[in-house]
Amino acid sequence: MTEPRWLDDREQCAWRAYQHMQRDLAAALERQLTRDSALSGADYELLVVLSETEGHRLRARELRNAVRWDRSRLAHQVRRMENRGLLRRTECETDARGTMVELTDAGRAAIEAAAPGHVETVRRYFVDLLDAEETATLRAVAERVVRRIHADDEEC
Amino acid sequence: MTEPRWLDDREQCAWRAYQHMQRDLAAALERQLTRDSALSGADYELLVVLSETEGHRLRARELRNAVRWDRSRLAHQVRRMENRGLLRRTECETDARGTMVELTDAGRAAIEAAAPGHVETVRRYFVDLLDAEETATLRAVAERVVRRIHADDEEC
DNA sequence: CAAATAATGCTGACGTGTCAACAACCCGGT
DNA sequence: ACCGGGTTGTTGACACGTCAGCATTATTTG
Repeated sequence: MTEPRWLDDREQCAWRAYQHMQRDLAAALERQLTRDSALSGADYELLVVLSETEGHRLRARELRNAVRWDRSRLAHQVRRMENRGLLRRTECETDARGTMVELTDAGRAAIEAAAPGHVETVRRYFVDLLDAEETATLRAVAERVVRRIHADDEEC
Repeated sequence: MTEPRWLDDREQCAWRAYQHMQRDLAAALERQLTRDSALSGADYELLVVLSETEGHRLRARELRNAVRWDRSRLAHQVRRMENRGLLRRTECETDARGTMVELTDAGRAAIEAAAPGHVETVRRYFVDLLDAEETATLRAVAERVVRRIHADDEEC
């Protein structure tokens, strides 16, 4: 049990700044979405994937792989969105266990109405605030962090 | 209603990488905390502030300012943590509306036990993965984003 | 001083995410 | 053909965060 390596001022500042950004940015995006489109970030994620898919339908498993969600989270979310008319569930022909998730016209309309405002907000609060070098740095850092976490995940 | 300025490949990659990092990093930290210390990130936040405070007690309003939470979020969280014996509520002598929140011995023990492992995880998945220049860039970017969001908040 | 206004903290209702358990189904080996 | 293990999706219980509304108390204003 050795003495922990605490963060020095420089590290602590960066870490706190990141935490602050992540929190406020997520809140700002969520607020804009619900205010202008009556959609949550989770709604938006699913709608984007489905709207970019040929035929606007995907098997639940594929949808899960695309957004990397938990089984039950997807089930709950899909049920709620189905109740609101944004999408529809159908049986899967090739596998009786499966469920197909399909975009409704209302869902398509919702995502098309929401997308421009959302992208504009992403630009305003993030993308347009970084120059090319900062963007590259941030991307490199983010990919490094993700790889590290995934590497640890698999070894256990 | 003009055509929206969609993200180009470079921008989209950086944005998605950031989203991916923020998600996996938050999940990894939360997992480590609950696994090794039976604390949530929210628990940890409150405990850190209280443990760094002279006397280990703070008025609820001050605690709220420190962590920048909603009124009711703090009330719920404090109630739950009080039930678990991590902290204790007392009346405020100088203002009959106020509530003092005070760290218990169990709460102090919990944060002291949790801190080393948490810091180690922050290093492993974030701080130690960045060199000095990247750290500085990230901090500058984060502060810029936060300022932008706050500026928009106040003008409305 | 009295009334209006603001601030503080609490609660209940609701939507969301996680966890464990479950039923239905596919596929492999024997 | 059948049994056993893996997969798929669903559900219920629970913890958490947000919102609107409330009671209580300070503070301002006339």
